[in-house]
Amino acid sequence: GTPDFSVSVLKALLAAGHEIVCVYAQPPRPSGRGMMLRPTPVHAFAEACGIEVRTPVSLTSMEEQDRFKALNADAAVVVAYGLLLPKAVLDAPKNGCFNVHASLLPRWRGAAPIQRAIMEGDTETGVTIMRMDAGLDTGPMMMKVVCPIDDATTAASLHDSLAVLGSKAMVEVLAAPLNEGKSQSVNGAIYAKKIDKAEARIDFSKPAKEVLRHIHGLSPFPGAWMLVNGTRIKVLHCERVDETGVAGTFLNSHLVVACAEGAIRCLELQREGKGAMSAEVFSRGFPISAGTRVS
RNA sequence: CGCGGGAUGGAGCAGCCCGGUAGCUCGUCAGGCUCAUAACCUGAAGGUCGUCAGUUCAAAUCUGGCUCCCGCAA
Repeated sequence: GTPDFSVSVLKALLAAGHEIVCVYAQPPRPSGRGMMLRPTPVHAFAEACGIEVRTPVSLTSMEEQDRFKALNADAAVVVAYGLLLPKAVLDAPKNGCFNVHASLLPRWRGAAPIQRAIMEGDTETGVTIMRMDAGLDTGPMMMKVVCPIDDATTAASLHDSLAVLGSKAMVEVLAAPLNEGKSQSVNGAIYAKKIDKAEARIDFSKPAKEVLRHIHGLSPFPGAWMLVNGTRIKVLHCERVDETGVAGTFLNSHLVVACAEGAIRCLELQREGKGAMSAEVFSRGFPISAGTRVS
């Protein structure tokens, strides 16, 4: 795997006493400020643990596939790797390849299951461990764990919860790796599209409950934002309040913004070029008076 | 060398263009008040203005290097 979620699973596997022969991750790419080459989270963690790390650009070449087979692994665990695995790779480990996916499959297959579940107003989601097949998140399911979503759930908090649940579940599944699993139903299969930057702007002409989901689903990355007095402001956390007014207008000096139905109060926000801060602290340095409009 | 913003008492900011007394909103502490509780009044403590060098009679302010933080873009 590649991101933080994968690190959590890797830690759990180590703690459970599994021998990790090798870790595959996305190659370091120029990223962040200054376009510096940075290793991915799993890469960095695995290296620190003294585990061999491989970062092939693709697994489609025969050489890479032979190198993988040569590991002679009992099982492969794939967590948010970001590369499609060719059949030859899937078939290489004795007991197969297992994947943790952050949704209750077949709902939210694909790239952004955590964000989409919140943004669409699901009241629960979870993690699914499946045996991998050639499709995208279509393999037979070994285990599912449910996790509730409420008005305070953000992508960040849900990510952390699911990482814990997913890690435990994966360890459990690996204890009985010969289980075939249960095939996914065709009904209810939907895909979680990647988050597009253009989606991040807050649309206050929507009902408050939808605005809240939008904000929490994108928190903290990429961050839902609005433009106030020419300054771009990300809203990372908010709550619904029972007030009404012209959509997109600040109703008072306490960061309450009217939506189509109801209003939301911003609780944690981040101004461009600044760090994230609580509403109270934010207001001290960037007061917004009642009647101000979001542009 | 992808573009850009920033570092100022404990927190958030202004001051910088146009060098010359350290300012604002809070917090803290002491006292007052009790009407309005994201209360009010009075007083106090607390800052080598990120760091190193340069220019200057004089640098938070101008110039260059460095460290750290953040927004965009990928």
